[in-house]
Amino acid sequence: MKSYEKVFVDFLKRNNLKLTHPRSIILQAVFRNHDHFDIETLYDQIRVEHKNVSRATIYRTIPLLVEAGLIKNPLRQESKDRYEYIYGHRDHLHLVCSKCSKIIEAGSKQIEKLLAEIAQKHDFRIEEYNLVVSGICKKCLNK
Amino acid sequence: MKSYEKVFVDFLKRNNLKLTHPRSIILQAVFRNHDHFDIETLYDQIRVEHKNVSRATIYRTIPLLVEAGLIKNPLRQESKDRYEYIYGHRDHLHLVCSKCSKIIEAGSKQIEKLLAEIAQKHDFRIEEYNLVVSGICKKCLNK
DNA sequence: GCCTTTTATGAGATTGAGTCTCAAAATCAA
DNA sequence: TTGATTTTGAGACTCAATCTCATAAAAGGC
Repeated sequence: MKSYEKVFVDFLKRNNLKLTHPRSIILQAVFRNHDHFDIETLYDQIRVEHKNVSRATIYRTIPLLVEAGLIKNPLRQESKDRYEYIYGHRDHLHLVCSKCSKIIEAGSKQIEKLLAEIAQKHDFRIEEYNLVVSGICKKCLNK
Repeated sequence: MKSYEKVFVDFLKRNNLKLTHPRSIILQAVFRNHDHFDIETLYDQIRVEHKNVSRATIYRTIPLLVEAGLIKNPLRQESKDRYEYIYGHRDHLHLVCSKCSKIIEAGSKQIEKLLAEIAQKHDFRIEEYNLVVSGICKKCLNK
């Protein structure tokens, strides 16, 4: 069993939820998308091999994966929520190109440190952060 | 004429757009919300005094205000886009309480500086940034 | 294995924020 | 005032996301 599977199974057990076939299929599909994905695309991917998994179940399972700490919802593009695989990844920020929609990921310990300081100033306990910077990427700048 | 009105009027002229009654009404309503607002709430506020301004016109005018640099769309809460008045305000980051939905604003020149450095490293030209930090606010921590 | 209770599922209906359509109305330069 | 052009209101429409509910699958006890 892969380690992300263990995380999910443990999460389910802890919450008295059942490990069902659709949930396994969805978990595998999500982890085939190692970068960002939206649910409609995920739905289409799953449908290729598993015509009997419903849209409702996918939408019901995604919040479980978020709660289990395996994925998170970092941003919204083209009227769709976009998720990303975070298990084993450090938090990072996204540079989103407003021309070509490309997403560049960049980590920064310095940012984290700064945020921690700011939060402390406001007696705020950080749970997670989404740093989204919009602009123009190198490629589009050169066009 | 208030300075934000001048900004909008100039913007319209520059783009060969007309200053219409509905656009004025919407501008005034937006600037009565000095903090964050969503469009449905704005719609209700406008409707109290101006029953003939349509939802479509509000949705059509908001992007103009964004383009004019008067407001921006900093985050999404409860499946709704939330906007804020930025004319005359510095960029800042948002601390959003995941319990009570309260939004604390915090400025940070240091963050801006860091982002500029990171962007340069990736040959990325920043147009704008939204720094959203989720967590628990002071009040909710003490409950 | 086989019940039995509980939880999860699929299919399709529903919601609701946001967009689009188009005939009618308002704007503004001449 | 006129008339080309843009904008508007009302409601239809879109589509991601949620809900409903009868049926099905899971897991623990026998």
